[in-house]
Amino acid sequence: MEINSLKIGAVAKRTGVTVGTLRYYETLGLIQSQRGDNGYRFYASEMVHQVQFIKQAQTLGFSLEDIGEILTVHQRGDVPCGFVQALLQDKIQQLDQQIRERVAFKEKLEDYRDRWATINLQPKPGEICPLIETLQPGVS
Amino acid sequence: MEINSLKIGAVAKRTGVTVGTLRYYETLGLIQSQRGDNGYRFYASEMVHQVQFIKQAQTLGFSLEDIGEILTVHQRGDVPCGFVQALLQDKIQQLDQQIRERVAFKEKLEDYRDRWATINLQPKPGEICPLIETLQPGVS
DNA sequence: CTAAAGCCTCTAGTTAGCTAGAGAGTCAAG
DNA sequence: CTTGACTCTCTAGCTAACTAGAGGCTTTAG
Repeated sequence: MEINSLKIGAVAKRTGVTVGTLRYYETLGLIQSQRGDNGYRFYASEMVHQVQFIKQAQTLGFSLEDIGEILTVHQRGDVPCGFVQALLQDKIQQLDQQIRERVAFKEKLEDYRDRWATINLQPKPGEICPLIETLQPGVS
Repeated sequence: MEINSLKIGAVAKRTGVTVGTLRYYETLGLIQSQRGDNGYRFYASEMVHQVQFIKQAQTLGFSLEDIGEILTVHQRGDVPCGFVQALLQDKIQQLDQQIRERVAFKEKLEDYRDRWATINLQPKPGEICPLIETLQPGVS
């Protein structure tokens, strides 16, 4: 076994991910391995760093697909930092959008909750729960 | 064909959902049907209302599982409004939690974005993108 | 009478990031 | 020399709410 040549379990231990996850990352093209005569995967020690990079990038909300693109840029020999900054800005905007949607939705629900406090809870014949049935259709 | 007896396509047209969705709702127990000699589903006309109820409840963010429980209460002969109010309160709290998490996360990302504006973008040997690699591990 | 439309069941695919298990080969320690 | 740890591939399952398609009946309109 050459120096700088780790089996999958060793990489798993050093990075804190499972061997299953490493194999999964390989199917996505996020990491690469050599194969020995026995079919075992062997990893250059830089792969430990690359897996740590992946985990770190995930904490920023990047998807594995995003991360794959970052690594592709890197493996082309380019510096992916500008791309990373653009991705981050996208994430921030998506988050902002989600926050605004959820705040508006929460206000709507609170409005219903408060209005329902005054509604008669006895369903008319054929009704299931008038709280829901008295909503105007299409209000979303 | 009896009065008040609709085929699945008629229910679909009246409610705006697809026949596939109606069959799916049936597998979940959200709606019920009788079968004719030919195997066709036949629906009482109240089922149109029940499907509209389901759609309306979905606009409040209720899952089909939630809605199934509401309908179960109703079919027991009870008034589900108290249960609906409790569910709504749950949804509001979940939303509030999600909003707070996302706001905090967004602030973290904005903080990174702003700090990155001052970082040298040239990776050292072995680095992929120092923006990500200089994050403290474990900061989430 | 025929063709189109409607209905049936069953299976599988969609998103994202894994996880679990079967069944089998390989390697290291005692 | 055996046993247990490690590795391999392949398949399937997880969440949620559907959607699409195959293959095959039944009904309806003209």
